[in-house]
Amino acid sequence: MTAEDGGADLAQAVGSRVRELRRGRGLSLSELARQAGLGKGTLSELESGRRNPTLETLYALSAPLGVGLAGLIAEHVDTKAGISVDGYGASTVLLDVVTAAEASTEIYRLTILPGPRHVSPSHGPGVRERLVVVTGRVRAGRNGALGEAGPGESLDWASDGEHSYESLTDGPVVAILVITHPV
Amino acid sequence: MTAEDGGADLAQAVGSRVRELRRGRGLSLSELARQAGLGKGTLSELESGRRNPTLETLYALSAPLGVGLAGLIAEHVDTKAGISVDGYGASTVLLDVVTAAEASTEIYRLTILPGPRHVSPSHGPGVRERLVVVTGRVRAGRNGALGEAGPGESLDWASDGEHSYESLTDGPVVAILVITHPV
DNA sequence: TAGCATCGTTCCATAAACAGAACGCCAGGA
DNA sequence: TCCTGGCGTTCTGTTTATGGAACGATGCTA
Repeated sequence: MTAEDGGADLAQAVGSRVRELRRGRGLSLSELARQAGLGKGTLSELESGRRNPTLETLYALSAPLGVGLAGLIAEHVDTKAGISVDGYGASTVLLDVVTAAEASTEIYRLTILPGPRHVSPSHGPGVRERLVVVTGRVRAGRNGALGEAGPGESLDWASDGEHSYESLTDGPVVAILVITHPV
Repeated sequence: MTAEDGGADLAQAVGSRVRELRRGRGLSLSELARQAGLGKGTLSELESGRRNPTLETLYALSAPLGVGLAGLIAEHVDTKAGISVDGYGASTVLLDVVTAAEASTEIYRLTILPGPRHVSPSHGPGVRERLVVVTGRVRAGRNGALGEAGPGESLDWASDGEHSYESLTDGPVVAILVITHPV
């Protein structure tokens, strides 16, 4: 079944991530198992992707590895979990929606691969976007009034006109996109 | 709150988070179980905190709920960020974590109720925060260099010193907080 | 060389997470 | 009133994640 395929991939990915973090900390498998209060066998099979760990097991590992629980799984959130808008070279994952009296706001994680710029049509009157760059460098905004931003910086524009996004770096750009629609 | 986080508490927190997301989407328990390919009993006990779900189970839920896996781990309350330490009047929900070579970034939804300002201690060298306001008006930043922002606007500051957040409106302020930690 | 510690893997018995069925509850319709 | 259908919880048998005990491999010391 598809769920099991995805699960197997996921277990593999999380296992690799744990192994990578452990080695990065210079810990042996036995030592990490001891610190986390897990059996060595459990950790061995988890790291090699042959286990489907429980929440409790992951939590036990997060403390000695010095990362948050989300840090153990944060890499795999993208492919199926969210709504991919574009597909080739860019993807968006819906993180949150905030609804208030006067406006509704959607929060996305936007990933842009190097390549041609991505053009988005008008979103209607009153809609605004703000982009906070997490990694990489991006050129984005309304066509004719593009701006650039690097990690930690942000851009904003009214999106009632055609606008675009473009990676300026070799690697992927990750950014947080906040879109506000008036009600 | 929930700083000590026994495993049981964690299951409780994740269960509540799932239930909250499900209700927010207007889904019945049976319907979500069907979409996720899980048994109703599994989901019922998971939501009430009586299960210690596996990674695969959490993953199966993340897609129909439209959030990433990290979005289900709302546990981040808040040992290291310290934002909601006072508990009354402010809360943070972890939306996403992005890990890159040079930095790790966490995305939160921050809600601040009207009242006294919320003070957060230093987060260590190199840590930066950026706040994008969604609703309401906020005064925030490093103490001594506070800024103000309304819907769609943003503020940023280095958080290697005491900083604070304060609602300037009658209603709650909702904002997106992006915290970058160098590695 | 032998002796010993530590490494990561594999095997086993137990506890528990799972799917699905059975259950009681509450609504709306005939 | 009795159905019928959906809801969420509880129960039951099966599957599987777990801790711990083997195991062989490797490295270090005498």
